[in-house]
Amino acid sequence: MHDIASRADVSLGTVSHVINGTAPVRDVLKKRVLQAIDDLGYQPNHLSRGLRRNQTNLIGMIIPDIMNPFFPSVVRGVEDMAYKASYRLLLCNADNDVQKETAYLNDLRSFLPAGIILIPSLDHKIASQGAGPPVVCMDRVPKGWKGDSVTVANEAGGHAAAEHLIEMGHKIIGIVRGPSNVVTAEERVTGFVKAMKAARLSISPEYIQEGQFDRESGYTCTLRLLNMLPRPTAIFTASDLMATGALAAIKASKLKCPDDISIVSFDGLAFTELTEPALTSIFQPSYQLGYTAARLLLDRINGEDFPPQNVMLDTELKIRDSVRRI
Amino acid sequence: MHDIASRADVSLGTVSHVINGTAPVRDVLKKRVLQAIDDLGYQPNHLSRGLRRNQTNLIGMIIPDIMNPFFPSVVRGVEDMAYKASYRLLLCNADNDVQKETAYLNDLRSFLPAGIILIPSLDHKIASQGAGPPVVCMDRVPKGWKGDSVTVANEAGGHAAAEHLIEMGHKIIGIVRGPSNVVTAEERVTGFVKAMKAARLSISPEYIQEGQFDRESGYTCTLRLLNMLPRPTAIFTASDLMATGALAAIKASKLKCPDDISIVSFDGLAFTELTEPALTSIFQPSYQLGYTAARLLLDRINGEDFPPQNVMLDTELKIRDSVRRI
DNA sequence: TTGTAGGCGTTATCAG
DNA sequence: CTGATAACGCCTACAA
Repeated sequence: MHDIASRADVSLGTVSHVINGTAPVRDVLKKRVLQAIDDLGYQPNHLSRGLRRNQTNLIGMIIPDIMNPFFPSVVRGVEDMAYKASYRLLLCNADNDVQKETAYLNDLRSFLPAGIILIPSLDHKIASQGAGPPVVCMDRVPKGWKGDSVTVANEAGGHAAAEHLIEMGHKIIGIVRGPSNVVTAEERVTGFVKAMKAARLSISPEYIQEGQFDRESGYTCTLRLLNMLPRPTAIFTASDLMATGALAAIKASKLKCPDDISIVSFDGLAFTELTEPALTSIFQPSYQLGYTAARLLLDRINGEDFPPQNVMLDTELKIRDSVRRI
Repeated sequence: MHDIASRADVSLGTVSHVINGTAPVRDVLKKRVLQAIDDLGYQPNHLSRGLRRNQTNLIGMIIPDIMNPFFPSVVRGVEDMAYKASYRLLLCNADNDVQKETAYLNDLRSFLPAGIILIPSLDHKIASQGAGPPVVCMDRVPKGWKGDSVTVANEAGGHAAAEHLIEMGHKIIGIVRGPSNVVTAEERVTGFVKAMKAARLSISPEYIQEGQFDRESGYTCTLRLLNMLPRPTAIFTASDLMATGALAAIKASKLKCPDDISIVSFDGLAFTELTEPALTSIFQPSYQLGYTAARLLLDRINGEDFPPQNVMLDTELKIRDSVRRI
């Protein structure tokens, strides 16, 4: 900036004013400054700017693990929205480890980010945010959370899954659910069971097996369900990963999907089109999730003073080939 | 720091010395300072530190698109290595858009990152890095690049793919290759063709169809190959995405894989286990790719003064169910 | 071994 | 409208 000032023969302050539009500057001077900036290929230093302003154009994002196929599109959603508003993304993988997450959270703050987007680990009790940049919680929102958040209508999704199976004539249905300490897992089951109740169908507890959202547990849980008598004609798996385990289990049991047993899954990840059969699944708008969270955060950053808000995004039933009419 | 200094009843400089180990400090004082730091929950400000040191603990990373299933594990590899050395990741999606990429590159620099990891867009001619932080190029390295880089042994991979098919008795083979302006695509074909030559097998040009690495083109290219006379008994697809297109095309043609036609793919992404049949594929060590690039970069950051280095990582043939012995 | 002071590149304040 | 000047928080000579 100093060089620019001398080159344009103005003071440092004027250069700053031109750059930030923080005070009107005579046209001649402005032109000279802009020219000098261009000549010198000047780019403002984010660090000193942040230091002075007490805020950078960084958005910190903490997620469990980018290798989990659910998160890339969430991240991309955030980045796209952030990029539009000239913010950059500082990405952290916390591995569902509360310690790592808190460490990251603290560390992030000393970059003076404009805001933070957090997908909390399963058992994180977040201290309600005190000072510091605004935080938006996403996907799974801890019980005590008082700030902004964006979530998916998990219960409605579970409900829709059940309705679909019921409509297709299924009555004896098994569930491979997610871990009971995870809100989203809980909600999906709740919705599902509600829909069954509404249709006067019952489901006894042993027909609800608890897995870990991963392929492995999907496999074993499904195996257990297949041994029940009467054998369910359909299974609701609470994640796509578990659904792939279910498919494997069905195959291993010399059964066929959907001929012998139908599956409705949850997530709607890209690869569900590629399995055999392609999976009917409750699609979560993952990109939108990130995009929306970022928008909310930006509003907050820009000082909008609405009360803490929870945006809930709808799921969508994607019908493919894993459910058969009975 | 000021607060800490007064609380521990020492000077600002001493606090700094304790924090950075930049000068020996009497044990009593050190203890007092550490105590004060703990009491106040002090965290050094990355911005001011970076400003002063002219370098932050950020590593900038520019990739084409995190939603492309190849990249998440690369990113994770980088983050893991970086995290160990207390560096943080600034992630940018450049969408194979040279403009966006250059913009990001410039913008990144004014965060004073310790280094930059770049997966260049297809047709990027990078200016050889002048001043600024060290840059490591990854995966696809532009022709003129003089700095460090990490790549995959694409040619050897293509070679291995061919050898496998040949060993399984295939003689008439089709190729669905990637775009000819992409180095990696070129190399894979080269390796494949070399292996065929070595086995005294020939492949005429129309048996090599050029796609875009995506599913769509995999489908259409495969369709064309299936109409050739004689019909190939096997196809080498240069990406997993194209392989899924190939599978669809085979199905649409009322043929069966691997019974009527075998497939060897390239990438070895996770979902290739889930297709029907599971894909035999040349696995690229994507996580290692990121991990290695980060290590190389860290060495460079730490001032190691070796000449520009290219690390080439080996691929691995993962045999699954899409190739049949003839 | 400890303390002091200057400066990193910006922005904000305030006086001309 | 323009230009000094004082911070922002930290590091590092250098002096004590």
